[in-house]
Amino acid sequence: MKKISESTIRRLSKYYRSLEQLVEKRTDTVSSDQLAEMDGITSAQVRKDLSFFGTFGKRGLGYNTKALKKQIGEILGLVKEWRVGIIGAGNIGRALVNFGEFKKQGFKVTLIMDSDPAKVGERIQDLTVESTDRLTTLVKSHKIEIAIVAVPTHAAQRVADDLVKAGVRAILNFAPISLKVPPNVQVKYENPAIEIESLSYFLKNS
Amino acid sequence: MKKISESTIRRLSKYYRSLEQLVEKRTDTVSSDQLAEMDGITSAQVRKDLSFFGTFGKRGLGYNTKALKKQIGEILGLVKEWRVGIIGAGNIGRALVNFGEFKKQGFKVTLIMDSDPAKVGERIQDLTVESTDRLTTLVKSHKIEIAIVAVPTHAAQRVADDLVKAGVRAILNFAPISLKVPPNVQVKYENPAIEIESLSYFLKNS
DNA sequence: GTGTGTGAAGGGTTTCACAGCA
DNA sequence: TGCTGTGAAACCCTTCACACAC
Repeated sequence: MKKISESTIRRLSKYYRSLEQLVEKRTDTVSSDQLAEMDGITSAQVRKDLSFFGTFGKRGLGYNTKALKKQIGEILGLVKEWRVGIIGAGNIGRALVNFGEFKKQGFKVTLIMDSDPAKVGERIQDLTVESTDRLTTLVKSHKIEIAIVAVPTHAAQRVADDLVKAGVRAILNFAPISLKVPPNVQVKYENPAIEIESLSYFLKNS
Repeated sequence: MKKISESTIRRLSKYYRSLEQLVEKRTDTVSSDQLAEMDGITSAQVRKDLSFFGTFGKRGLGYNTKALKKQIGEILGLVKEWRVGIIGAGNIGRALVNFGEFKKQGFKVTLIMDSDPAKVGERIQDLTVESTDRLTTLVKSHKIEIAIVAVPTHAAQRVADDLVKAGVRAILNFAPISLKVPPNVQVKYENPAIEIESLSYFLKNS
């Protein structure tokens, strides 16, 4: 398989969400122009992105919304249910247990852990907060495939190491620090501070 | 001023955080190599990014951590206190009111609003949830400079329109939809679903 | 010797523009 | 006619490699 760029994958996620909206609105067909408009990019970009994976459209017509949504879902691997574990039961961890966008796409949170004894045992939705002392065991027994790191900066690398030891190969990290992991493990970052600082840069320079 | 790329700005944010750690550890000097290692990139990239804004290092020596942190802070506009308003008092909105990374860098949340009458009047930290009916008035009177949109998808564009009307020129959007705003308004996106889907793509293709 | 600052080269992504099919 | 699919061109960003300053 050809090497697909990170940005193409991220845009596919956006197309997927736009198509979801169109399907809900009972729109059967969409052109690359409309899709581009919805996502704030160019139509050539949309067509090029899709062309890496096949030919999904009809010339002169556009794309069938339902069919394209399904195809992109398959490309992104949204057809199976992924087992997700959250480490850190603070504000962010809690908010994510109940995050609608995860549920809707089949990301199922089955485990939440914290190192604070005061939090262990607490209930969040239908989950009970477990102690991180048992991280390796529980991550394995729950067959966690994607782990979300939502712990303070100083603890993040240690948690990541433990997750790797437990066999996790995909990590979504909310701690503001770059994680060192083996090359076969993938890490993605989510850090509102970076985004807000780039807004601050923009405001300052205009 | 030269056109600086988005990715350079995002990396400056990361350098800033790494320098913060070094300063806390009482490390006086850092090389582009070390900084690169901390952030998982190359040293040439670090030097090139910094070179757009001036010459901050000493050849043969490296950079003074405190001085460089201060300079990057100035570049990013982190020297003043920014007034931030949050629209949407759900899980995400609540989590952000008390987000340490924002506070530490001088992003001060002074307003939180929701359209749900049941939530209006509730207290979150030292703030009271206000009704979005009064959005324009309150955003203006609070002199909000950066707005955070944390409302459901269907309401996001309407909220954005109101924010623009109220004079806001920087928006951090957590709703999974692309916002249409005039060219003088900057929008940044934060969407964990996109990151987790790119992890899902990675797991599926390996 | 060490590590920065930077033109030049290289690589990758986006945009252009048009042939081709519905 | 309308809109896709796609090579080629344009553009942008990253990496190289080395002169130069400490």
